[in-house]
Amino acid sequence: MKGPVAIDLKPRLVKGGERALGPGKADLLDLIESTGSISAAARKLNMSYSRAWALVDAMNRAFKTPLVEAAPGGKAGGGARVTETGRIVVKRYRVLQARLDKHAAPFLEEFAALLK
Amino acid sequence: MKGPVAIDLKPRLVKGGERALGPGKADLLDLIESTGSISAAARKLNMSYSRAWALVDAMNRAFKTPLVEAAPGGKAGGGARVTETGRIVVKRYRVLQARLDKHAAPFLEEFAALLK
DNA sequence: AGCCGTTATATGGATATGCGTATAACGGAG
DNA sequence: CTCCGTTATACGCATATCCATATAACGGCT
Repeated sequence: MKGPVAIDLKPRLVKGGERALGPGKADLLDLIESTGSISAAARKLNMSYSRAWALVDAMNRAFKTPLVEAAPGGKAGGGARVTETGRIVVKRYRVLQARLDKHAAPFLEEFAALLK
Repeated sequence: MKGPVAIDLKPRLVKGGERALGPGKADLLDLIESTGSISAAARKLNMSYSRAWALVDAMNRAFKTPLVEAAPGGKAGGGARVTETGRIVVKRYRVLQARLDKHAAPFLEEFAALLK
């Protein structure tokens, strides 16, 4: 009789109280890279463009080198690309996520046995 | 230069969408154990009693065995005690926290070098 | 020049979260 | 039997968060 049990790990990189990187921003970066635009990525995430833009802005302000470069106008109305730094940051964040998940797994089983 | 940088790890045990255990609940359990009451623990955490009680209730509903047993009335007006299961759960949660922190540390340094 | 989809930005409103407050019940102590 | 501090619970309000919407600027295409 136990529902879905999980250990929710959402590692967030924070700099001076500001959230520089987290699971939502990492997903957004992946989709910006594959779609080539902030708005297309936002649509795929069922996220408002204004929120997506705010996340991109927060990342770019937090890091020395911007993770996303965007420009309006042009053949497709504009677009955005993930920089080399952005790709590296996402890749390392995914490794961190995987590593933490791996180490949390045994605890999950342990706790699950105690839950209803 | 760079403000305080950290990787925020708040492992949350979730059961069917409900949050069964997290950093706040763990701290609350510790203080209930040392103070012997929910309200005293809430005061030390600058938390409203109603919130503290809601957290305790959520924990007790999520686990097979209650983590806190409380009763009104009595010499001190009432009180609460952490059960053996509760003590075990907190202890293991602390171990989980420490382990995750340890594995996240190298990533923290790595990311910090890229932040403003 | 006009069209188009995107970037960039501001603003008001819905929704959730947590708090303060109020109230009742409880049971040992004086 | 009254007093006291706590447990247990409900309700309205403040606050934060997020979203939908609106608007302007941009630049390659046709």
